[in-house]
Amino acid sequence: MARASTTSDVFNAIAEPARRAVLEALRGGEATVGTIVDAVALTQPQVSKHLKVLREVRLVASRPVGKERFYRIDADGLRVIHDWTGMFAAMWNQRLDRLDDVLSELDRGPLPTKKRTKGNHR
Amino acid sequence: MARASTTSDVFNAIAEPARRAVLEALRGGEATVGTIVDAVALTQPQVSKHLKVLREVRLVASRPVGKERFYRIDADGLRVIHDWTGMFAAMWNQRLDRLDDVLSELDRGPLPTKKRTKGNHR
DNA sequence: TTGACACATTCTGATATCGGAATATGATTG
DNA sequence: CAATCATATTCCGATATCAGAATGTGTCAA
Repeated sequence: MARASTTSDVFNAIAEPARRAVLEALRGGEATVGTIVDAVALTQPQVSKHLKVLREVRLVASRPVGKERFYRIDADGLRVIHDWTGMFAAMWNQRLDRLDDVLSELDRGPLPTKKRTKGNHR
Repeated sequence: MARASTTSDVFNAIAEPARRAVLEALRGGEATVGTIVDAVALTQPQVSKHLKVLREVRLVASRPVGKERFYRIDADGLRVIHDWTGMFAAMWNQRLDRLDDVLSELDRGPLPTKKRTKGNHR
């Protein structure tokens, strides 16, 4: 077997830089394929293909208007990833907490120590 | 060209379900390769190979102890992804703000209705 | 209807990736 | 040193994936 199919897997869909670029191009709101092509530096077929993948994993949706096609982000899929990585948020806070401790001790000398709320730097 | 190398790309590293499983197995703290093998249902060579990828993108670090090797998460890379997906948080909040309001009210029981920040209706 | 435009799909070849099996490395113990 | 345990690496075949070029589809306008 090779790598799991990109279709139906949001994590794989996001793994491609070009697709992230497309999503970023859509941050401002709806956009036409042509507009996206201009925004990211890719050929039209490439963009269409990447849009197809993004469509299949439900990261974007489209709306036809005449001969154009407006794409927009459907952010729920991104939320899944955000939540998954969020599981580890405690671990990157850990480091900052230790740094906080060091800083606290340095502080403790001359100045009245400011109270630090522990964790959740977000 | 085929897909961008999994090495040196955190997004690609995370795209593989097995590697996510390994990371999840490390959530509790340091773990030995053998322990990870037991936790996720994979062969030892598979786990070692996935750990190698994770090491190369700096998502894990290892510490040798005798003939064993303790792996731990280096969460900074995950933070990159968390932040990137966070760029789109506004787009899923749009939908959820209303739900948040409802839940808040339920928490608080039958109480004076909270004033709403002007609704983001779609 | 014909042509032009916007976009989608299909083909191709090159390459990366995966799982599995076998094997190699490196440390510990007898 | 030899055997063993824990882990890493290598080789293999199958397959997914990418970019690029060519072509297909559908809509509008003259």
